[in-house]
Amino acid sequence: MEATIKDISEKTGLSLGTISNYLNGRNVKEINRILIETAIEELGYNVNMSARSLKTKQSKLIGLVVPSSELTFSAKLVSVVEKILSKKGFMVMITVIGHSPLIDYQKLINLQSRNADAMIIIPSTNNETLEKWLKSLKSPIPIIILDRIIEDYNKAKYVLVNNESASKMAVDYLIHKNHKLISIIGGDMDGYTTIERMKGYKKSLEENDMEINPDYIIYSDFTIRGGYLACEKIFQLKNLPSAIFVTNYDMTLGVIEYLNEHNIKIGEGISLIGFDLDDLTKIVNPSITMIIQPIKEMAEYTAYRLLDFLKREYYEKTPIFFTCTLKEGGSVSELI
Amino acid sequence: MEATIKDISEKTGLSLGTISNYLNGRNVKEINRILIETAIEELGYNVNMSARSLKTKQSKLIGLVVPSSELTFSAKLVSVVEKILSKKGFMVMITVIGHSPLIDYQKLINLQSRNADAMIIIPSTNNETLEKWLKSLKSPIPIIILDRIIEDYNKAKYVLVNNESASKMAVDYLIHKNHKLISIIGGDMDGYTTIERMKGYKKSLEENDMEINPDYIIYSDFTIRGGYLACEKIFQLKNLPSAIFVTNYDMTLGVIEYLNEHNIKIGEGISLIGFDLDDLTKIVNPSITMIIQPIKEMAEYTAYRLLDFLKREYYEKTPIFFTCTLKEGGSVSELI
DNA sequence: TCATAAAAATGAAACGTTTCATTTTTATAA
DNA sequence: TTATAAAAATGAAACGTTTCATTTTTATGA
Repeated sequence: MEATIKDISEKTGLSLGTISNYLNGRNVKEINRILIETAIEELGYNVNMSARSLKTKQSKLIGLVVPSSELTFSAKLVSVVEKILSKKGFMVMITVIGHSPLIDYQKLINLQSRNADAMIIIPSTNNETLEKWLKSLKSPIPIIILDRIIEDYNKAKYVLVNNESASKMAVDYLIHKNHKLISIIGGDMDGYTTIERMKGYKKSLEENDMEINPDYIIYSDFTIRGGYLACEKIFQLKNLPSAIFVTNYDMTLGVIEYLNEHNIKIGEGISLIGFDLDDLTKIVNPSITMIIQPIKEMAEYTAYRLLDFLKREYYEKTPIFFTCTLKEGGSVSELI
Repeated sequence: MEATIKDISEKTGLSLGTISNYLNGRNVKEINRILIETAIEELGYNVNMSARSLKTKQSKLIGLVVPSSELTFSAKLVSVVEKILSKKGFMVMITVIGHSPLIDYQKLINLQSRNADAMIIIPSTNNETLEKWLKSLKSPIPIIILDRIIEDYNKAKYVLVNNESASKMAVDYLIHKNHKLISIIGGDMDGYTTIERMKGYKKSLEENDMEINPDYIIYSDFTIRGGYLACEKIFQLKNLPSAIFVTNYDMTLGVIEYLNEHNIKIGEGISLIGFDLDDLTKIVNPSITMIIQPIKEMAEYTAYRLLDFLKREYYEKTPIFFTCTLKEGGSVSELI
């Protein structure tokens, strides 16, 4: 049905090798070039990628593994990465993991069996399946892991943010505004990002000679619902905090939802700092003070580095850290 | 490097055909089954998808074409669709179009050259490249087009929402609350969804014997910035409307941003109805009254129908319409 | 014009599967 | 036990490319 190189060969009277040469940008006599091009046009020929991949072992496919939990974060990243990679002829294959170990494993194997040329992975929460798979990988394709370090796995390039100091910055800011009782909401207790962000929280309190009260440290999960429930818990404390620091985007939404629902005025009744994206800082009134991850920059860096790696220019694995910034809104009041 | 079927054949002493039979779920003697399975385990064998695709002309790949403009809408859809399809062993290949005709075309061809088994397309804005490509497609793979009808193209299944009546519902609601001067913000003037939603607006006004004043009909584009600018335009009118109906999610965000920035109280200074997702209805205070598209249901329907089509059970192309609902928030005040 | 070097074209083999017509093995029943 | 039917296994060919050693054509300069 579909035209093949053979059809072109017949139509032009040239050999398969010559057509292939043309297709791969090698030199071909001017007259033959024209011959081939018109044949391609007339036959509506497209390269069969399966055949090409089979032979070259390259797929021009980049696997993009994202966790079900961090979809908002991932979506932003995906769109930037896709734009850059597709310009260079690569396709992006998304796969969402974190629902079931078995299916996760199948998906990863699937990516592998399609000869993905490289991988971008956002592991987010601990995922044993992913880690086992990574470690079992023999073919040394470039892998960039975002947002989190996987212990005793050093065959990938890590792209990270300064979670600890970003978190510390947020708490320092609150303390600077005279908040004495600050609650923090984290994701799952063993998750890399949560651990790091908690460290920053504690460090700030310690440096300011403030007590660390575990009652004010809430663990939940990185979802809107998770934020909502965590906030609910906070409001059951006898001694309410004057400020809440939420360490993820979706959870921040959940907290705002709770506060609105209970008519608690943000920036008056309670101060708030959120995390991740600035999408909503201006949407909510007052705008929410946020720790912003430079997602776009991270995504661009990731995509371009991957392209370098694929050109075999180099493949260095020093982790790189991006810096979060604090974007002031009106959600933190200054106490006296 | 990677183990092949041949290695398994050698290790087990069975023929290629038998291994292939096993791999494809056909019957194999118990003793051989065990032989094969241990060999696969020991060699760490995975099917080479390129080879399989080349032979079978099936890729287990679903192309997902989304417009750069509607990323929020698409992200939701993608995650639902991916979840369902991946459970059945399909992988999803995302491609974002709408940046440049040339690159769009390359991307579509790319999808095709990888033998995508089916396609899900969200065309959104008019995209000549996409339409030309669609019409040139000869191999009759199942295609589901979402959110918009492409004129004189009937080889696809369309999944839509009742844009016109949803829009009418919103305006009816405003009129019911005694709003006399209602502004509407649409996307690009020739876009299917915009046209349909404008129809609903006009129909409502007509039915209620109200004047249709073009000054109150603003066209912009489906982005946050677009919404912001449209809103700015509205506030330059001599006679301000008492309500604004924004016909897309991102634009709704932009409008809220503008209103917050200018300290215009939503639900007091101006009433507002948004469109698409209910993500933010509860985040903003007062919550925004919204026309909600049943995206999850649409996505599920799309994925399951596609699976049916792929099983060749049937491929019927009657368009299906989903119904939007109006979710009341506090952003519309009742006038007296 | 001819010898030589460089450029272009050739074509068979290979990539790792599946397919299918054929052969071999196993199960069934007389 | 044997004839027969059913089940399982076989192996060569094919899918559409690329590769590469070899041959042919073209360009260069004396």
